Amino acid sequence: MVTTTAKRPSALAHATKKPSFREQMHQAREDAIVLAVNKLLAEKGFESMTVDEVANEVGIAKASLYKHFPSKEHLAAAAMVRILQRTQAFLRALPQADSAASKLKQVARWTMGVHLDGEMPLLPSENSSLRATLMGHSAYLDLLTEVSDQLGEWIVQAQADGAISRDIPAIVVLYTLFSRACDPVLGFMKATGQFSHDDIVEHVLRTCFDGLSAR
Amino acid sequence: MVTTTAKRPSALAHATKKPSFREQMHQAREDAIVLAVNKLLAEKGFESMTVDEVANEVGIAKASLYKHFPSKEHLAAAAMVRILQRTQAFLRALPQADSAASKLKQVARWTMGVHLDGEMPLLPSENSSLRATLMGHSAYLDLLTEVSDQLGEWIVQAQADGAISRDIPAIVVLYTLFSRACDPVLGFMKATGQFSHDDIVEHVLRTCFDGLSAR
DNA sequence: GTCTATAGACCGATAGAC
DNA sequence: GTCTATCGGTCTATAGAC
Repeated sequence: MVTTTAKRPSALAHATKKPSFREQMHQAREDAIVLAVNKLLAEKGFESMTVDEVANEVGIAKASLYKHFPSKEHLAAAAMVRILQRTQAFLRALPQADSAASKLKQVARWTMGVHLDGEMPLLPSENSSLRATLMGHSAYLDLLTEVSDQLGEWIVQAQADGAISRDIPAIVVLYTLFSRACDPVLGFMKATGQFSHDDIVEHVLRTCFDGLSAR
Repeated sequence: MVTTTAKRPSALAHATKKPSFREQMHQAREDAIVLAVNKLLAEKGFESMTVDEVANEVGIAKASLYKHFPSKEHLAAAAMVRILQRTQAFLRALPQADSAASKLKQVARWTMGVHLDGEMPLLPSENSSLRATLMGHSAYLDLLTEVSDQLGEWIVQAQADGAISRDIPAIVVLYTLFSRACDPVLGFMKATGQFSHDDIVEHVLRTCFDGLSAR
């Protein structure tokens, strides 16, 4: 039944020739997998997540996972790629006219929201087996570089504008923004039940940009 | 053999009767175990740490570990208690005369240093099996409460002094300080090799208290 | 000689992989 | 659905302290 290829020629003759029914299914399942991995990665981290859980969550057999991804590490890497793609899409959608500092704040606000929605895969601990895979995963590295470059550009601009402190090396600002996306403070505040998501985001955002000290 | 009680009456009639040669050994080994657990917890996290590794690191048999602690979770809990004890000792050693805000900064500086020295056990991810054990471990909970209360006191004082922003709920300041002790920024900066430990600590401390924005 | 603590083999469960 | 490795946890023979 793989022979039913040119079923619907499709008016749009894109470079991606035929979405091919089969490939569409394949792609849809792969998306479901990555989505499930992302969710589990966000709520329990890489080490605690089991491949069985992923299969269960998606509702497919464990063996099927290995038709899509060769290892647990690659599953996680796909989720990391996904969040970077979402981030990149967000960066590109930001109004060109906004100041660099404003863009940085919007990014921070967005990543915190993603975290609070349980969709932010947490960083693997320093020497996890995941790190090695990630470091050899070019799609991941390329995206990370692109996102970092874009943010770095805005950071330098914001420092030139006098909005971000010039005393802090740009790389430190960048790392700080990345780290805030995974800040455990968000989880702590959520756990108290005293704060709305918006409250949490605004408090952490303020703390991040203006500090704890009174001004 | 319990009858050989008054062997060495010992001039000092402490509540802790006899340090007992054997007990001293026991205690020394237990310290070595907790130290090893602390180190492994700091570098790989709870899930990645194996009990065999701990035994190896200490240089004793795995079964011996279970003479001291009933489970892997309790091993980790002991390490958490240890870091809280060290923290408490640090808090108590701070000059009474220092301002509340100054004390808070010193605490933050100290915890970051501990982290950079690879001695800060990282927080277990949200729903680790460790969490359950910790929540039933009164020594841990009591210490955590005492440390939090002391810090909370200083935070309120610092806000009254106008040194810490009154716009931030004290609990948020507390959580922020705890989170900075585990901030991945520290590891990122260390990994670049561009910064000395002191540079890292001062940059992150500044970012934490004064924020990213220019003043 | 008695008793404790140790070392190292061992077990059952489970995870990743196919 | 199966295979294998590994992990947390246990068991037992033994070495050493008293």
